[in-house]
Amino acid sequence: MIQSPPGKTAVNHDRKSHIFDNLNAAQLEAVAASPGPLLILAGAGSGKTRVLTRRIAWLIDAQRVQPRAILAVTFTNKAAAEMRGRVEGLLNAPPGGMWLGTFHGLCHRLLRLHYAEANLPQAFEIIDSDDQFRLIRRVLRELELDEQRWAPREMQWLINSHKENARRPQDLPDGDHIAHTLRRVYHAYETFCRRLGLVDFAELLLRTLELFRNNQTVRETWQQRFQHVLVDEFQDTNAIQYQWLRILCDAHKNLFAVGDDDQSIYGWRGARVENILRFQKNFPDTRVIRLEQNYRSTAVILKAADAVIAHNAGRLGKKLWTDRSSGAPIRLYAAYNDFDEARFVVESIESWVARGNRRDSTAVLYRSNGQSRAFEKLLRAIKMPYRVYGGQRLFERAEIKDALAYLRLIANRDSDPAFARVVNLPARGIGPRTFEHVRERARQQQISLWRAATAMVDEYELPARASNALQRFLQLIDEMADATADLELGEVADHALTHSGLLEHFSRESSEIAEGRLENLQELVDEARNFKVSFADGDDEGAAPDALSQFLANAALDAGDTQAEEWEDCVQLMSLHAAKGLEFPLVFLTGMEDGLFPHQRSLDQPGSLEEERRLCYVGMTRAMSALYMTWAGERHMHGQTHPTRPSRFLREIPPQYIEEIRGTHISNVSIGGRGVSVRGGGFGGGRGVGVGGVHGGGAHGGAAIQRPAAHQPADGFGGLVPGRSVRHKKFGEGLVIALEGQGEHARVQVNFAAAGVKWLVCQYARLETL
DNA sequence: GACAGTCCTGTTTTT
DNA sequence: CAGGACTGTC
Repeated sequence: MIQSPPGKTAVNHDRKSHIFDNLNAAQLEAVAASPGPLLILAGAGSGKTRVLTRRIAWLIDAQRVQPRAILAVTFTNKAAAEMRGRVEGLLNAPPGGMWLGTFHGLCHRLLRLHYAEANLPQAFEIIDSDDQFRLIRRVLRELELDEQRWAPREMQWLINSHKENARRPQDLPDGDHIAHTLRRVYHAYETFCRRLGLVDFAELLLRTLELFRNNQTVRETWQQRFQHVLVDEFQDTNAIQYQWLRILCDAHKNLFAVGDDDQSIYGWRGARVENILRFQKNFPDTRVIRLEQNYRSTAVILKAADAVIAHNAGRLGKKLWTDRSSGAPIRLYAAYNDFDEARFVVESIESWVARGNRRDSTAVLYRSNGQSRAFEKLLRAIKMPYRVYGGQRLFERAEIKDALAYLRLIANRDSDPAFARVVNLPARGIGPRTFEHVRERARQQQISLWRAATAMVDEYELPARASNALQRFLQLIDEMADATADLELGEVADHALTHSGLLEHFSRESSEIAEGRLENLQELVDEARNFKVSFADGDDEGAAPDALSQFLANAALDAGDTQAEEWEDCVQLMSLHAAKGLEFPLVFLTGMEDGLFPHQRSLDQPGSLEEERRLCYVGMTRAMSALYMTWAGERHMHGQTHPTRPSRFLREIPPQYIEEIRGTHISNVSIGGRGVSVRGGGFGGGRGVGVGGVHGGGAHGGAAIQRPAAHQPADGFGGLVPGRSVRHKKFGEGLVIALEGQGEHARVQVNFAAAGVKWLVCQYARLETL
């Protein structure tokens, strides 16, 4: 890295021009706006991250603001890392002292510094949603509530939403039985957390907010320190996060908020788009700057997306525009079923790649993660490398959490969740009975499981065998702590893995799954080895936690990105939520069906349809040059095949932007056997919409969506359809991929489990349908 | 304590 | 259908 040389004036001049390079008028205005409340309404693809990072660089370099006076907040660790990298690039040096992170990460840091003022034990521990779920389940059991009636998941969700709105149990109405019970559960859960020194995600935020509210000294310290506060994805802030920002900026009002009301897609977890409107009320004289030039998509894509989002009421309103050319129309494919949809998508990707494009320039997007399976299956079949985003992350995997539990006990013996998790893993003769005794004692004396167990062993309260087993466990942890006291983090993890017996436990079974687990555990050791302590002594007032504690907190707060060979050129598969902030030359928006997208549950809840529409908008605006949208006439879900209807969002796209793609292989398919009920029935009762075309039977002309004909004379296929399982005398079992020709020329493409993909002439193939 | 069988439930997801 | 949670048996 280049150190900043003396003679700053000249350098600053250079850098300044660097900071202003390639900015349009609105971006420039935002970057160099005078201090005060600023609301940047940044449409999709309008260079929002660029503005944010340049603003920080401008403050530091041109305005001579001390980095330590800057606080920048993002929503994900990934976004934080990216922003840090880009700011460093602009400044040619890391901005020492600047705080940049997620709301949760920053609150965690504040609570570590002010644990006493926040009424927390010094060794307080962050629990993730899985730990929280287990804890709530335990609370329900202790309260002797029926888990059928009071579903732990539901309770967890309710408690979290109350916390997200800054409501403590005592703030809840104590009305009917249901309200009363929830209050009791919430209260008991809080008691548990307090006693055990546990802090869940929502608590990190709420506790910090309360700390600011109740403690003038702490509040003023940070208000004075952070003279400039910047927030990314402002539309995704919840009630607490907004209050928190308001307090921090109360004196100077230097809040730089960047957001897009049209891209608010996290309302279901407490985000409040209204914060954008509230902002202008709460901060009088807010300067609003709109970034409306889109640098990402073709004009057609942009106009189509704009037409969809225009159906939402109560928008702030933006006019996104581009100087790019129209580009290709949006391609719409009405698939016969979900298998055919996947076939179409995969074949389209194949030919895109065959034309010399990179695989990672294309993304397949879907509403829910389960939809990825059909695509994965086909991609695997043709050996096209792909990568699925989302799903379980490293630190959420069971075996990783087991290993982490040992580390947590080393760091803090009083961690009940960790104790409960591994006291008998691997099995060491401490069964449910013994464990219940320990738990009972802990409950009675209001002490941790560790202390209860120690006391019981000391007082010979248990049968000899159980007592010995328990003592061995306690000893094991103590020994591990002793042995690792002076080791590097990676070696601590390694030691814990070996000496806990976990490694042996998982190597005993020899399946693919077990192998994967061992790999994951190895990866945990690597993570520990590479872990960089993020805040150290002297950084701020107060002592920094040791490396192990920081690593554990990090494991909870940053679940670890889906690890995969990122260097490989892969087709990208992800949910629409996961796609936010990304862009791809070629995008497939799949499963465009009412009931799936928009999701059924959003159709039942008022208001949530608009969020689905924003999700659609987010999806469409990911595409740079080509956008395909697909839907399937029938879809396999929960073990059944359902007829479906095209998504209402498709009808909201003006037909002139759409080009319908007719099935190339399947236009002559006869649908034998059970037949396909294309019309009527299905989700939510058939009202209004003819399935023949999303635009009401093609009234607009041009863009009618034809379904594959439902009734055809004998054509030589004998009832074969894509997706059907067949058996061949020689090749064995396989799946029909495609059909072409007719009569005696009818040919069928089959993917055989053993023999691979083959074209066969139906007349001779003698396929047996299964 | 391991394993097989049953029941049940199926959004989105970060922290 | 399929995966997870849970129950019951040896």
